[in-house]
Amino acid sequence: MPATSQAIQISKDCSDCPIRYRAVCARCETDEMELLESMKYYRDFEAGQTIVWAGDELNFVASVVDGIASLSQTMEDGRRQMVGLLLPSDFLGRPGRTIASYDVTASTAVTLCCFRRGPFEQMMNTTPHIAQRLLEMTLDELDAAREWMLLLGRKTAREKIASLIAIIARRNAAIAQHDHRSAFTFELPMTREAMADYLGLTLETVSRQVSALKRDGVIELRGKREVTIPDFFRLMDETGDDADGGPLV
Amino acid sequence: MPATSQAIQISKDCSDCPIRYRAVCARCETDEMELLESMKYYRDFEAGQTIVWAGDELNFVASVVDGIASLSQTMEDGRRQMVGLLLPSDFLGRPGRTIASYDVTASTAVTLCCFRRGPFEQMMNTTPHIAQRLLEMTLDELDAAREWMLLLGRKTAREKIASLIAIIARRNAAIAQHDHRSAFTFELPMTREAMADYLGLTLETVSRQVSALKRDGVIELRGKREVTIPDFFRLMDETGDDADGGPLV
DNA sequence: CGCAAGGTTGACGGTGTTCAATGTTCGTGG
DNA sequence: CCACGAACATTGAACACCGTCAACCTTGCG
Repeated sequence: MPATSQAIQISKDCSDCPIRYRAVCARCETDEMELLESMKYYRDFEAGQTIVWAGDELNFVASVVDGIASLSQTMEDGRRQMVGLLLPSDFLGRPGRTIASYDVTASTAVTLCCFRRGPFEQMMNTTPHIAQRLLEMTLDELDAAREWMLLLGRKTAREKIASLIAIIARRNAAIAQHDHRSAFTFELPMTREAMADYLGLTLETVSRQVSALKRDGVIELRGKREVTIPDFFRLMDETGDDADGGPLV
Repeated sequence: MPATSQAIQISKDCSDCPIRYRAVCARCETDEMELLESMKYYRDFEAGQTIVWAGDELNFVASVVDGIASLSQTMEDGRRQMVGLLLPSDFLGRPGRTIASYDVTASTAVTLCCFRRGPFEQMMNTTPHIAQRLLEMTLDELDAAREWMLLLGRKTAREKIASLIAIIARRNAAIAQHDHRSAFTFELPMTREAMADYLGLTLETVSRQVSALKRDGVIELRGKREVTIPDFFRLMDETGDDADGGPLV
């Protein structure tokens, strides 16, 4: 087991949980929630910390409560590809599998709501609500992965950057319930290198294309991380995606 | 609904079905199988035929019984990316979704075992065996998609071609139960263009790299489609993947 | 202050795309 | 039986995009 700084926090009440109605427990009834509540424990990770290495044993599954974690694969010669981004409410770990398939890294500070594998799998077999929700979430992840395949296989560097910024913007807007029309501002939750790993580019290309989008007025930058989008439709144009499917939905 | 040549075949017996223990029905008991058997119907498609277009209504779900179908996405300007390959026993359609997200095309002649959406979803709610198996299959697909993301984002054209040939070879070997050591031969089930769409390349690059692998003795060709692999380990070296995970497992 | 981590920018070259011509295979009809 | 055309595939030449290598900048922290 890797040495990770773990803090067992004060037990939080599930009914106050920010991901109560989006996580794997979304459909559970009161009695089921009580059982889950008795099983759960929290763990925190700092930005940059590795949560598990591919090939290591992973004896828990978890929901991301707060922060962003990434799944990535590494080739023998060091080439890296990020293959998933875990946002709040996303699920970490695969029922029935004890060995992690990917490196899991905390991009920002991360809080996980963990369940030991055995009890969780037992509960999955007895309460269909968890398995149902997990299937739904897995299907959504598969759709996201397939959209990402289009990006990796066919988009230009500029389109890739615009797509990533649009995705992060859309998620932030969904959370903040922003006015759709107005310019708005958010923080990029990852380094240039992480962006490169996600997009299948080098960090130099990422840096250049971010600068180019700034130069062309598609985005504005304050510091390295804070992005302002003056016109979301302009950004959407740059992604190469269909204009419809409306922004910020 | 698109005009597709469909043939209702003579009802086959599920107990003789070649995908009985791998498809979505794999875990079903005798009584459940009887119910499914009464619901199912077969449809055939010719090579090259479109099974559904993205955006069209899809009022059934299905298991691929025989042949190979592909899922792909198209951008406005015509760039295409294949995002999934459906092999025998794979599942087509998403429970709870009536609109197809991707173009589905028959790469070879394809036979589907179909179920109307309504009855199938109802059955999913009452018999956990189907939902369980579908979750497992979806998780496997997600793993496959993630491996494909590594290929699309980080592999060279030569490695991509070698990887694709290795995957097809491995599948054929799994079916044919070949001797692992000996050279063996199989048919590529797709055109150069389909390979290009799958690998995120142009068909010219595919053609060039196939020729290069042939010139270098990694593969042998008879005609355009028939491939012989004299040394599987040599091919694996060319994929860029870890040498372990053994060939033909 | 000085160092380390993260980021930007420039010059150059290689991999893969684009455009175009040619080759191969196979089914159809004269 | 062979000519013809369509679909699929190969090959070549020129070029563009992005990767590589390297220098330098910015920020924060001990």
